[in-house]
Amino acid sequence: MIAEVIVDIATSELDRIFDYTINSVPVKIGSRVIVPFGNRKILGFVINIKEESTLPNSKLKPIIRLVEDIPALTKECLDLANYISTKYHISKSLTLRLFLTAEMRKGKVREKFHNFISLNLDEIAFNEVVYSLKKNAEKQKEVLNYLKANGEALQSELGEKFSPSTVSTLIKKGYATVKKVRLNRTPYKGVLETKNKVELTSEQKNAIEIVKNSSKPTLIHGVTGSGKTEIYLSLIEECINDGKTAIMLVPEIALTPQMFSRLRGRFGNLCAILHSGLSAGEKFDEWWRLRSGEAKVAIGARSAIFAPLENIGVIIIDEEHEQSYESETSPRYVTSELALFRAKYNNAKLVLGSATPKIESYLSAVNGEFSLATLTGRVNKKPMPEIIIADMRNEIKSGNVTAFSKALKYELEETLNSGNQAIIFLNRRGYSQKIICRECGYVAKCAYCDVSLTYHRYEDTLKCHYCGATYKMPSGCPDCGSVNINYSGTGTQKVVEDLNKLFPNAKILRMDNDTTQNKEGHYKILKEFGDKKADILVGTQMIAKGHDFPKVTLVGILDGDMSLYFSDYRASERTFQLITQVAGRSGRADKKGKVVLQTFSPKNTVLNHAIEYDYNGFFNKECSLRKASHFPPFALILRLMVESDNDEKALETLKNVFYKCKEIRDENASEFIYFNKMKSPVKRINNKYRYQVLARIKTGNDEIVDSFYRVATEFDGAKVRCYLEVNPNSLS
DNA sequence: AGCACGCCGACT
DNA sequence: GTCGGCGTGCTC
Repeated sequence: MIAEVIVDIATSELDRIFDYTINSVPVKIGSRVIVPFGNRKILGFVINIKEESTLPNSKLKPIIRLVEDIPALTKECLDLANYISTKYHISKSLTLRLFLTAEMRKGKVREKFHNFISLNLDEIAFNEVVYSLKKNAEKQKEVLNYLKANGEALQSELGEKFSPSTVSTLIKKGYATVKKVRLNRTPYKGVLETKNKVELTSEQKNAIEIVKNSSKPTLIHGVTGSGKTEIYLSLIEECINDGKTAIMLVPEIALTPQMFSRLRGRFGNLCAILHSGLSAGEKFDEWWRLRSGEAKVAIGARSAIFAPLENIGVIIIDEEHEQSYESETSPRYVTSELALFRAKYNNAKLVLGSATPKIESYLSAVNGEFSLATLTGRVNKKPMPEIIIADMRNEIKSGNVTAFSKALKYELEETLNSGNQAIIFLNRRGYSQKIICRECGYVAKCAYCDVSLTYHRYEDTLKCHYCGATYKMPSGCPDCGSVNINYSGTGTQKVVEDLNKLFPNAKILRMDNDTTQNKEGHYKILKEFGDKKADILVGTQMIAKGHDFPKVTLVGILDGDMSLYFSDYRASERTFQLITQVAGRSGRADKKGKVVLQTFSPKNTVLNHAIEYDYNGFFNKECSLRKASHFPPFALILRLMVESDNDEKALETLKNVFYKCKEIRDENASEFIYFNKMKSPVKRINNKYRYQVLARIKTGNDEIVDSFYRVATEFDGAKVRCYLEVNPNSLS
């Protein structure tokens, strides 16, 4: 028999099938195997087994051994890998890697075992042995008596009580036996299991019925606090009762413990958590618990879509509008597309949930490609918080140049006086966004990227938010020596500083990328704030998501229109989502919430739709705009990137790439809305010069997309990187 | 990706 | 004379 093997090396030249003879190794489809390759031994995946090879037998080598007895990959995994590989033009080995934990690939993690020791002697033999033991073997007798009294004991405990060598002597003599028991390393042992099975509202019940009766994916559009999670839990519960499994995706690692505690409260050890924050051992064990069928619910960030589950009943994507569901580095994939594949494969339900669905998703619902369930009421029957607009133009006119409007200051005072908490949102970390010399106009820039540096006061450094490089803050302008430096663009650090001056008695916490570097950073800050150890939480994006703080009655949005002016067709959508999300943090429990939205454009329609919580109004407006201007979902953006640390080589490749793309364009001229080559908006990141071919084409032209992918693959090399992005989230 | 084979420069 | 530079080619 012959096994078709994909070798675990990610190069395009090796992205093909290699045949091996099987001999006596019990290989199955999906098995991981060690194979001879050239003069080394490497990992491979068996993707098929056949009778004969087209190659002469003399060319074939035998498989050396299996990595594990149970095939790590199921048939579905192989099919999905194949789908990803053809759809996104990614090498087979890279797609197969997605299904395993990184540590499994290196072969470093193993199962962890506990050794249980028990007596291997019956009553008579026991007495004989004890009698025959020499006088000086007192310890051995003690251990034997202990085992007789206690049945069995952990080897490690026994070794501590007596001595490890005594125990091993007894094992060697055959008086005691070792039983290996698989130990599961369980992550988040400390996370509380919240048990809360509540009576569902009629809207929730209705949503569940829609999901169950639909053969299409279902979009659940429910305002914040409408109880979407409870719907997810009910759907998962029904799956488990039917003997099926479930995948639950959440946008960010920071959210996983919260959702996980609710799942575990409901389903106990039947759920397993998958995410990069776990230790290698924990990841390995959780993975195998899913693979072996011991666990039936997988929860995690986007990569949990690769969970090794069989017989899936439901796949849930919570906060489906989140960007984090699209991977921004290779291998690039769209999670919902993979979810749809798995849902079809398993005949499972696919559920997308959001308070502010993606335009694409809602359009699918309107078109009838998705079913739609709408939740308009909040579970606690409370109205949505009132949003007050603060016109920052008037503030400046009246001489207020601080980052806080009069209205926000007033509301903050009220909140603090009544013993409640406030959240201040600003989507910009650091102290000031830019430092400019007032004398000569010098702007501090990163040595490796074409961007200006952000000043961080606490560390007194300049940081590059693209590559992470840090620089010492110069004492004067490096160009002219002037100490007259202008700090422009307020960041979270400066906000905290200003708030400290305004409210000296308030305890203020900051949460952004800088304060959450270590693994539990998010959790710690959120817990501290949740336990009311602080009065104000200042933060970026990450405070906007899913956290429930009952004592928060005020949310301040400092720069409500900042993201509106990004040259990105999704700017309006992002702004609407962000405002709705941040506003939802206010007044969750029995308290009425308020939101102060500061802006320089109070008449902007996006902001006004957000204030009215009018998703449909926003959707209709945005849809007609995108249709008229030919942007997704009514068009497709193709961005072919060319990157190299060598500027000339990058430019040369760009020319060749452009020439090839132009051929495609000329053959399909009527399908193109836009086509050009240019420098990328950020010309250099991490010392890589960046160029791009940018195209916008009509939808439904998969062949053109494929041709662009082929051009990218053709020119992609070690010195000059070349890759395609379809509808990229960021155009920097 | 790795590793071998292979063909030209500066060294004990 | 040899050690070693990294260019090209192959891996079932």
